[in-house]
Amino acid sequence: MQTRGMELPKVGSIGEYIRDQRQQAKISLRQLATQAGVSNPYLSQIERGLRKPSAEILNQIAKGLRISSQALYVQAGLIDDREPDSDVLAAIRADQELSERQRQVLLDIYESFRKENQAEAAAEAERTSQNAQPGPEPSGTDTVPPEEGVAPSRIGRGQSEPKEG
Amino acid sequence: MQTRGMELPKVGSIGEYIRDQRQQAKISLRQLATQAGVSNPYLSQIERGLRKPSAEILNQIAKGLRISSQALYVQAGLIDDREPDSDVLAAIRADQELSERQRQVLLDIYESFRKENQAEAAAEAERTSQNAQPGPEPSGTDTVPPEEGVAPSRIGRGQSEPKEG
DNA sequence: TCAGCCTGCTTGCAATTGCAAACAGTTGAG
DNA sequence: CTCAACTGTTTGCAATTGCAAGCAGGCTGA
Repeated sequence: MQTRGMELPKVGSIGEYIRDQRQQAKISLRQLATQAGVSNPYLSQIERGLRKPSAEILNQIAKGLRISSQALYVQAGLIDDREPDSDVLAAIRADQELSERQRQVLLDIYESFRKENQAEAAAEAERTSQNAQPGPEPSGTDTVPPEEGVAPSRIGRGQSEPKEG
Repeated sequence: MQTRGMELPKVGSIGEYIRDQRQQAKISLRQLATQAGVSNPYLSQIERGLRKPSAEILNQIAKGLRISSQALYVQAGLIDDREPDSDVLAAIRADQELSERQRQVLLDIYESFRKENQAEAAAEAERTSQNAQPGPEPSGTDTVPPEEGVAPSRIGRGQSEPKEG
């Protein structure tokens, strides 16, 4: 997403956000309204929070502002500002051979794996700092066994779901 | 629309898509409406293309279906389904954040999903070839009423065709 | 000074959205 | 057979959305 490095205001103030962007672009409300193809009174109302525009109007406004519609959707709370950190996420979402439910199952499992790995990485970091003396063998043996216990149960759950799909 | 050469389902048939997802999940319209927190008549109208739901309603429906809201937004044409073309298998294998075991788990699940989908596609193809005559779907959905001949006339009279906007 | 143009806002209204109440058809148990 | 419980649809209506016409104030150049 293009808003990645940007400091986001509180979601919900889509009107303020639009006004900010417009003022940054140094165009009048009427100019934006014309460029966006919406009525200027309506745009005024939107900026002041009196009306709540549909996604399509947001899309038009985004075009007028020359920013991504997704940035406005995020501000309006229609989508989460979540982007794929990895190719796996992107690939799963893009795979046309999966149904939506299957896709979601895979995503959930993948995320839980990553959380698990991050927890382990944190635990390992702490253990490493505690064990200032050289002795990698104890930490190595502790890392392997807990993982085996966790993963099989995930398998079992993952495979019972797809039967519905 | 920038589809990057990707073969997308026809955008705009959000109602069909929702009905498909609902039927895949094997829940009734009323059950989904309850789970989604929308009225069942409205959901019925949405599925039949009589109404055009807002993004918020789509979000609610997605929750009821347990799929991502983004999938519905894509179908409704609110966002572009712009994802990389990378392969799921390759991505999983290349992901350094996964342990070997986790990697294998995901691969196994992914493969079983694909097998399942292929089996379904084959079964559907066979079923389609057996039912050469047009008529109510014999796919086990006995709940589909045969009074479709009545409803379309109502549509024509009640309101003009919803504009694509 | 003042007309013309700009700015953003007010107001009334048609169309649309989403709902509740009711309707109509189907199914399975008694 | 009846009937309760389920299914999806019809209908009328309140609230909301988006617009067009107009208002009010500010600025500029003749």
